Amino acid sequence: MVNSKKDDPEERILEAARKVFLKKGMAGARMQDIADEAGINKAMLHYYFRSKEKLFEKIFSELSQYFFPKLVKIFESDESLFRKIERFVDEYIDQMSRTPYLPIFVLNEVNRQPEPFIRKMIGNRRPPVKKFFDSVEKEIKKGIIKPVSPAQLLLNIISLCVFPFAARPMFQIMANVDKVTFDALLQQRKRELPKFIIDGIKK
Amino acid sequence: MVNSKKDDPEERILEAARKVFLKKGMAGARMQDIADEAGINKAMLHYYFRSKEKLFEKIFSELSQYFFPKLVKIFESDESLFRKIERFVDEYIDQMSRTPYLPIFVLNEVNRQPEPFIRKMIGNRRPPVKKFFDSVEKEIKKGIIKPVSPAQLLLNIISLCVFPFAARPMFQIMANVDKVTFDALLQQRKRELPKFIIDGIKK
DNA sequence: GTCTATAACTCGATAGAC
DNA sequence: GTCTATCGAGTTATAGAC
Repeated sequence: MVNSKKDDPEERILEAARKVFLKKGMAGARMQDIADEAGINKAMLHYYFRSKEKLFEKIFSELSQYFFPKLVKIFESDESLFRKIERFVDEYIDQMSRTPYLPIFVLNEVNRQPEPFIRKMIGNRRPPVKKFFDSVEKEIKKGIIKPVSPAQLLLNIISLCVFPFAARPMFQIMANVDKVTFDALLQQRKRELPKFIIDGIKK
Repeated sequence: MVNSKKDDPEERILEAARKVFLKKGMAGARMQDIADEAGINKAMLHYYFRSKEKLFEKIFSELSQYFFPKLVKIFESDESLFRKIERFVDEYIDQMSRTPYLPIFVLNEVNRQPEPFIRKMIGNRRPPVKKFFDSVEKEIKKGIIKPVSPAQLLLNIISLCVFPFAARPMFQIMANVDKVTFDALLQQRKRELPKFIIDGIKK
C-alpha cells in the first residue's frame, strides 16, 4: 500500500477543514486552526487548495448534500404514506446523529453567504418534492388522512427531525444534559415521532 | 423634550448593532458596518461601548431573551392544555415574524461562543418548564390525551414553531418564493399547526 | 462628545530555501 | 512537497485635536 488514504495530506486537510468549518462557520474559521487540526503547516493549505474560499466551497458543497433529505429513495417505494414517514424519520434522525453540527452549519451559511453563491452550491440539490405531494394528495382522496396542506406537512416532518439538532447545544446547556442523555432522548424520539405525526393527520 | 430617544447616539448604536449582528453574526459583523448603519463614526462605538465584544454581549443578552418562549404567562392561566397550545403557537409565530433572523442568530451563536460565555448570558433564562409538564401529566391522567413524553411534546411544539424561521432563507431560495408568499405560508401555518399538534396527542 | 488619523494586531496569502 | 519567514490587506482600538 503505497499511498494510504489516511496519510494523504489532501485528505487530512479536508477532514480538518470539515471539522473546523462545521464548528466555527466560514467567517469564524481560521486557516491556522485548520492547519493545526491537520497537523501541518498553513502554507500547505494554500498549496493544495489555493484559498480559504476555495476550501470552504469544497466543504460546503460536500456537506450540504448530506443535509438534504434523501426523499427520493424512500418516497419512490410503493409502501404506504405512513410507512414512508416512519422510514424517513428513522433514517433522517440517524443521518443527523452522525453529523450533529451539520444542520446549524448549513442553515447559518445559507443565511450568511450571498444568494448567488448558495444557488451555485445547492442549485440542483432540491429534493424532488412532487412525489411526496402526490402521495399525500392520494391518501387524502382515499379518505385515509385529513385534508392537510402537503407543503405544511413536509415542513412539519422536517422541522420535527432537524430542529432538535440545531437546538442541541442550547438544549444541552439549558437542561444541563450530557451527550449520552441527549442521544437517549433522540432514540426515544425516533420511536415516538412517527406516531405523533401520523396521529396528527390520520382520520 | 430635551433628549428624545431617537436622537440618543447610544440608542442609535444599539439599534444598528442589533441589525448588523443579527444579519452577520459576531464573527461576520464589522464595526465599520455598525458605524455606517448608525450614521456615525467608528470611534464613537468604542467611546460608548469600549469594544466589539462588549457591544456584542449587550446585544446577545438582550436578543436571546426574546428567543425563549414566554411560556410562563400562557401556561400559568387556567385554560385547557389545548387552548394553551393554540395560544402559544399563535403568539410565538407572531413574535418570530417580528424578528425573522433571531432564531438562526441565537442558535448559531450558542453553538459558536464558548460555553462559559453562553452560561453567563442566558444563565437563568430557562423558561419554567415544570408548569407545562404538570399540565401535560394531568391531561394524561384524565384520559384526554395519550401518554406522551412531556419533554418530547414541548420539543415538538417549539420545533414546529421555530424551525420554519431558521430554514426560511434556504426555503425561499429552494422553492423560489418571495417574502410575501412565505409570510402567507406562515399565516396558514398559524391556523393549521394547532390542529396538527392537538390531533397528534388527543385520544 | 465627536471627529480624523493612525497605531496595533490578526489573518490570508506568497516568496523562497530546502 | 514541505517548511520558515514575511508581506499586505483589513479590522479593532486608541491618541489627540477640536
